[in-house]
Amino acid sequence: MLSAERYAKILQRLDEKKTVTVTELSQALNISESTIRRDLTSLDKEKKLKKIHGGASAIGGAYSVVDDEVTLRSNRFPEEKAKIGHRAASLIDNQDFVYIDAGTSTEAMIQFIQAPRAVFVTNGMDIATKLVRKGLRVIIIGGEIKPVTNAVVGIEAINGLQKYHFSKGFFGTNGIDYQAGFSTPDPNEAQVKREALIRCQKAFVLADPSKFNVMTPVSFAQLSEAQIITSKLLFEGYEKETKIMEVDKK
Amino acid sequence: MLSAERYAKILQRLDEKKTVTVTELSQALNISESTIRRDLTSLDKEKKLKKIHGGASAIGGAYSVVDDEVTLRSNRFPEEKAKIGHRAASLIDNQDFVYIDAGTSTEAMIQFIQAPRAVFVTNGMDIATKLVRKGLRVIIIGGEIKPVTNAVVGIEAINGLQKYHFSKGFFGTNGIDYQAGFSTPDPNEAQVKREALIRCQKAFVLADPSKFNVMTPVSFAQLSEAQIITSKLLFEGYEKETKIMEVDKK
DNA sequence: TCATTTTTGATCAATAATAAGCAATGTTTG
DNA sequence: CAAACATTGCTTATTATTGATCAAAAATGA
Repeated sequence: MLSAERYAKILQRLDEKKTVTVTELSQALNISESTIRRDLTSLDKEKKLKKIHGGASAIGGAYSVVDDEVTLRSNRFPEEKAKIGHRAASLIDNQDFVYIDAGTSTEAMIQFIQAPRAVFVTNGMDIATKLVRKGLRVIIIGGEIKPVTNAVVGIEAINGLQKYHFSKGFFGTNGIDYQAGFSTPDPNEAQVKREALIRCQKAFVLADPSKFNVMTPVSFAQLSEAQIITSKLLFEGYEKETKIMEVDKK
Repeated sequence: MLSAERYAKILQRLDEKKTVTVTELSQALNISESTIRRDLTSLDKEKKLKKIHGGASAIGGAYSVVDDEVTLRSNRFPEEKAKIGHRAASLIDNQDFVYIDAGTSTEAMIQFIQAPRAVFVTNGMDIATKLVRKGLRVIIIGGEIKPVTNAVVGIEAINGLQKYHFSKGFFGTNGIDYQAGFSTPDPNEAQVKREALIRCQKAFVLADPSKFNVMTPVSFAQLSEAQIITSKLLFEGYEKETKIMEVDKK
């Protein structure tokens, strides 16, 4: 196995798990511990990771700073989000021109994306950064950055979206409700979501079960306008309005 | 088989697989390993790939360990950059509408910015993130993200810039030269720089002393179009062409 | 604290990969 | 057309990488 391959695999593992052990890597890659240690030493020298006794830990930098903020928000139902993200990511293939909405639900998709030739558009700074780090082609929507979420919103973002036509789009939401449809608290964000959503041939909303039967101030789409990807459907009736994928089912 | 043909096939393979072995290429292209090695050596010299023991790895992309360019570059003259950045940041006040070009020189400004009411526009993802974290109002230019530098470049970025008129703009450069003026290696980046620069009432170029008397492929401005902020002016004559601030002076 | 266990880095032999030299073949140029 | 030049593949001496071994260092826990 080429050294670069090993480096990549080590870093990828580290990116997902934040720490790795020498033993674990040695077994996972079928490589002697000596070599793993040498690799870790090299990567440490290149500041790609921090070597610690027994293994290595992911390094700080802008990346982890971003992650701290995100971690706070995304710690609600992380396993749910990962499962939902995995399913959502599996829908993307190399021919797609994909919109990914800012947010932690959609962010959970990224690690699972397996379509190196797809092109991505997003209004999420963190999402854009992660996609780029994965080696994918990424276009960021221009406009003012909303502090807490690092999402690009506002009139410029909306204008910037108008030229695009996405084959698939993935969205987060704060509430799903029979009457209100999909909704979020921030009018600016809602507008951007709507503008992007109507430009998608297929739109998917990623939502953990806590989002159902919740209404927030501004609607950005009706239920029929997007399919829902969730882990487990706890309430009845939604499946009459739109297609729902339950990850836990079956 | 023509060498250019082989180069193309090798690079294509690399683009898809991120790493290739000499053996694999030799078999796939029906070419001796010697020739493959020679090809890899050439392509490595042209920075099209990174030669490693046993094969080659793609530059940039996911977990490539080849992006030392940026890491190394930002570590070059960090004190110089900080001093220059400090001086540059002191020029910004609350009334300003500021453009900050992507790059490590300009990134060094951010920590010193003392104008909470100024509004910032940038094409640098990392710069945007840092500015937001400082609590400032930030607008990101939309467009495709260039992997290694995380800068937004391309036609969309240029279009996105056209509506703005900045009171001040801060730029990085790869070379400063009497004839070539300010220049950088990447044509796309140069275009974006130029488009932004001509929209600034006052434009400043941040440059450590190593940048002087250096010419790189694409010019984005003449010396007279921007003031230079540097730590110590080692060459004479430049002060006739434009205003120069020397941080170390006095 | 000290003894036990785990991890580490250095060393080494085996293996794999490389660069350099060289002859044969193919390609330009006058 | 022939001479000069470049490219290719083969051989070989040199070099780099690997995994195993083991003493030293670090972590663990009583």
